[in-house]
Amino acid sequence: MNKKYKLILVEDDSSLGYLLSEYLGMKNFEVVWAKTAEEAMLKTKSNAFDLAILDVMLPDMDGFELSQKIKGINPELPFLFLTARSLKIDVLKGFSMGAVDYLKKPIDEEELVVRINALLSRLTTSEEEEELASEYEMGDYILNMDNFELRHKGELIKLTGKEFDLLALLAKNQNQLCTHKEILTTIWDKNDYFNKKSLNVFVSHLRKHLGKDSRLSIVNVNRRGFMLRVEE
Amino acid sequence: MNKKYKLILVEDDSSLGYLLSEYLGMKNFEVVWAKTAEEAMLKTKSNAFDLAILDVMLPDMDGFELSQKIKGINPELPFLFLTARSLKIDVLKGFSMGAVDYLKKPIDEEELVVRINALLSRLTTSEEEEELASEYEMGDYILNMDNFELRHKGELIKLTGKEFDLLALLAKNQNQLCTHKEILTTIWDKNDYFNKKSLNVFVSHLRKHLGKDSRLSIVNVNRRGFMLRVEE
DNA sequence: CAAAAAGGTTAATGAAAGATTAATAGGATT
DNA sequence: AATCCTATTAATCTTTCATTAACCTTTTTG
Repeated sequence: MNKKYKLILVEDDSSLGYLLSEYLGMKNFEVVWAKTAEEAMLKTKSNAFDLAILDVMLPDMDGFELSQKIKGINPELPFLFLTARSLKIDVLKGFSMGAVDYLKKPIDEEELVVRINALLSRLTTSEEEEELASEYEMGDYILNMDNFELRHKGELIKLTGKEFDLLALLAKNQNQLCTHKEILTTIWDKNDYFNKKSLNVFVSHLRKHLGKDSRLSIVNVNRRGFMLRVEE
Repeated sequence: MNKKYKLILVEDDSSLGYLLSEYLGMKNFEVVWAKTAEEAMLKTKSNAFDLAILDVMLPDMDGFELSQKIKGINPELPFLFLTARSLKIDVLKGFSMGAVDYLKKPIDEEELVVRINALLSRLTTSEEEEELASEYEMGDYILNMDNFELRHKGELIKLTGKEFDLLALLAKNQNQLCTHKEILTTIWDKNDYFNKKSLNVFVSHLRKHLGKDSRLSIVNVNRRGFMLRVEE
């Protein structure tokens, strides 16, 4: 489920304003429609918008000027221009004022939506820095993906590159079968007889390394693959 | 003083490619021009780009497909499309693949530059937020980022520029692996065989400099990278 | 139950990667 | 122009580790 973004649309033309706000509403945006710059500023003061969409031609104020007023009210609020004036000088001016985009009318609604989504997803994902599991715990062992270390009760156990890769794959799928094919294609890139032989060697090495905790075992499922079993 | 951004331009048309790369070069960008998708992928592997500019029509591969390949090589690298095909379906497809923009030919160079600047200023300010400590303490050593000094129990140890850069990177990530790629692209800007050889020399120098505290060590993780380990 | 196939373990090997020291070259400074 | 400083390249030596091989044990199959 995605976050619902809140937009302010500043557009004096009634039919275009209505059309766009309806369309954006349908596309899961929360849209506030302002018909004048005055109105836009008031609403910006009292709402937490994620993006402002500004028409350049407004009855009471130039859109560029409005963008600066809005910046004064909420400097974090990104804005883009929507305009019939596609003069090159205007495009340059728009960006120089800090716009995140500049779209020429006639607007294609679908394109507008994908551009808005592209903008907002970039703006917000960089903030939300997702954390991907950097450690796997298996019995008394801890496999650290940041520094490629395996530790047993704090004691470092040296692993080679391939040993690590294999153990990481098994740990990621602990108590679940990893087929030969899956293992060989992800770690060796190639699924053939010789690499399968090599895999056996590495399984053997890992078993030695994991021997300090009897609850752990790498079990073979005949003709299918291997599984890291963690008991209890 | 602004950072010089590094771009890769993928464009098979010689005259347009030449024109754009010259123009962007004039505008203080470092531009690498690839004429084929193949070339683009190779260069992406060995360079730390800030943005990729992709033509949609390439001799050896579809630009959309190329964007996904590039994403596989460097998921952080933002890309935009440049195209003569302004079919609406293509615009939508471009954004759905993760593009940050989609520009229709004929390209106005000035507009391209302001769009690139708008994009990069937004993208990089959010990333580079990492708090920069002004000092890193490692065992008996103190690395001072303000005056570029390394001291051991007060005694100054002279470091060259590159030695300092490398140690700073390792210190920032102490007890965490720094991959070859990460090191080479941040300090050398380019990830190739010769720079990797150079890296070895610097690691060797740093080891000497850090030899006064046995709790510190720069460990190599075979085929992956280096890590500054600080014990207990 | 016997033969064949698959899996397990240990050791040998050779190519690739890493470490170290020295030589070289280019820029800056005096 | 001479000297110093530094990054890169070269040369050489050492270590690492994936693969291969050899041989043994277990499982499957007919």
